[in-house]
Amino acid sequence: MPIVKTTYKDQVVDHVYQLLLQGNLGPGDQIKESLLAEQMGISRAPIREAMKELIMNGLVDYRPQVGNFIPVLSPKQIIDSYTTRGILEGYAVMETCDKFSAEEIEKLENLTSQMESYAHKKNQKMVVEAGGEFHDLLISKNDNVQLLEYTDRLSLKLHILFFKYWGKLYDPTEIARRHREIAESVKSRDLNLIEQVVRQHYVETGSKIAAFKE
Amino acid sequence: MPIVKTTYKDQVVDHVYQLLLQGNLGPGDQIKESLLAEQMGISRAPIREAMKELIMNGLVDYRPQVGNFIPVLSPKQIIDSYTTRGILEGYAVMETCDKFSAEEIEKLENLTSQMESYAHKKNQKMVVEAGGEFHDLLISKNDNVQLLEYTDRLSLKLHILFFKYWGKLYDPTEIARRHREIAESVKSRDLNLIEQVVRQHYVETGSKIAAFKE
DNA sequence: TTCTTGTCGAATGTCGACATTAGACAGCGG
DNA sequence: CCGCTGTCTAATGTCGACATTCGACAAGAA
Repeated sequence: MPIVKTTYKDQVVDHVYQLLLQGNLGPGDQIKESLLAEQMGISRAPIREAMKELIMNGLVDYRPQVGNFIPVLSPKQIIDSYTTRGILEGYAVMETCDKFSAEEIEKLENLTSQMESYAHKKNQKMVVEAGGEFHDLLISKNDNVQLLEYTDRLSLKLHILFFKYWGKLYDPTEIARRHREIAESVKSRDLNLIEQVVRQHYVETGSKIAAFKE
Repeated sequence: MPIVKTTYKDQVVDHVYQLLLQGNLGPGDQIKESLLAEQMGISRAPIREAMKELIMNGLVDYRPQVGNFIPVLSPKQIIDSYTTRGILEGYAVMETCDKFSAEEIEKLENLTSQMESYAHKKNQKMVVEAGGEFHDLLISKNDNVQLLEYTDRLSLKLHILFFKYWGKLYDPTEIARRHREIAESVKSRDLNLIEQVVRQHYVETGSKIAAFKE
């Protein structure tokens, strides 16, 4: 039984994640330190520590002397974020494409089929899970710590802020096409193609989500 | 006369930057909150706020329950950071290359000549200044806020951590060649070439600095 | 010797109170 | 009616003290 040490700060971070995922906290809302501290039965100090971590991950906007707010992203900012993720992950996959075995590429194709199948059944939870596995396998070969730091942050930020929109953009045909394109590009070992396809994937995803917010 | 508002936190951040640039604080050193607070005549609270900002920018490593340390980057980590900067800036320049006027490209070429000239005279300060202007002009056309957030952070981090090594890697011939390559790639409007050249520039810079640290 | 264990110092983690400031709003004057 | 100004409130900014924990080192046992 692992002994888990958890500081108040980490509990606060998790708590805010939950509030965001459950929709009890949304874009534009202010996180009031005193209120949150009272609700959690702790002082403001660990709240402030947690805010900094959330700011770091892009999940909170900080306005000096005013407060901490859940960011309201404009359509352009949404597209910018997804585009940047595409730039980083496109490179990550391209650089390591020759490290993928035939079995792993087959695994990517299987996951794509799974996603398509789950999307048909409107099983959003499983689509997300398979998609996550697809994504994790794709960048698992890269060991550029700086690159991974940024992709992890972006991944978390986009996941938590736009989780609720995913159900609306799961057209089974398109989701299958886009992921199959990525898997095939890796199979081809065509460096330029890989970067182009991964980038395009994220630009399209970002555009779709941005369209819902207008 | 502009009224500048400055909180203690910002003063602490600036103070730490100065310590780093002056060499009074170096890799592996611990920043002790109490000591720094006493030296600056303030309490630990704003110090802690400042630490979070420095951590965000990669200038401080945080170890829970232990302390804040100036990071000790391995050669691989140095190369990773520069590589990532190349990925982001290469894309930024590539995407906006058709926004550069003939005059601006000429400006890039002039700055390259200036850098070469200053490097010959061993005027490091002016080399850095011209290099900064070159760099700023290069990415000034891009307006992807997420991309710029990351390039700014990386730029700041690498500047402050490796400032002291720059004097050692200013071979006038090479510095001129690399920057001229970038300027010419922009002139050519060849998208693939631009990304490749910018990436290569940063990989080479990172490798050189990493070599000094071994 | 080498490993374990206990103690201790110093650093961060947390607390509650006070200081300061941004933003709202009412009242005044044009 | 419109804009300015002063006041008020609620939030963050800062403080000093106490609680907790990591890491080092010395003492003891195998």
